[in-house]
Amino acid sequence: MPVLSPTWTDERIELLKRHFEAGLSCREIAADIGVSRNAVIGKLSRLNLTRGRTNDDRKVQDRGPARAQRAVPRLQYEMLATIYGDTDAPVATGPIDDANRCSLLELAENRCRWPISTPGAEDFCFCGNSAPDGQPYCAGHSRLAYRPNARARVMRG
DNA sequence: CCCTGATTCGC
DNA sequence: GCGAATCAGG
Repeated sequence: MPVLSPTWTDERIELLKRHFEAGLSCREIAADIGVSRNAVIGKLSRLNLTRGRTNDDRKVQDRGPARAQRAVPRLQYEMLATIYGDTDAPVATGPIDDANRCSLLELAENRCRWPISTPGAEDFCFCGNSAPDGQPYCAGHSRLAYRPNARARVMRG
């Protein structure tokens, strides 16, 4: 990939579909391919590959001031517990080696168990990278599997 | 307060 | 067509 920035080529779309059918989340797919989550979702929507809601039942899309403020439920408790329970994330962003892919039988405690391809497929395998003790994934995939950094949210008033 | 999915809208 | 922004639900 020299100088050009191939947005969505066949290979990317293939990977997109593959991971999508594999059951991976949009964020996982986005992280794997190297694009933003919205890019993945946008492409999927464009390809009419959306999983659930494909019906345009949406009624309120008026981005005007007529936005009814919803009463925030007590779900806040769960959210607060999540952030309070979290202390530190020693997730070191490491390079993901695709050359160490191994099958399920070759998996070990110190091997990354990141699923590759669709489960059941012939080319289905795992990352197989060196994973820290106690961690199912390697440093690179751990970043994808677990909570990533505090994403900077852009809020425009 | 965070995350994911899907649609809308500007480029 | 692509992607950020936005909306809606969990």
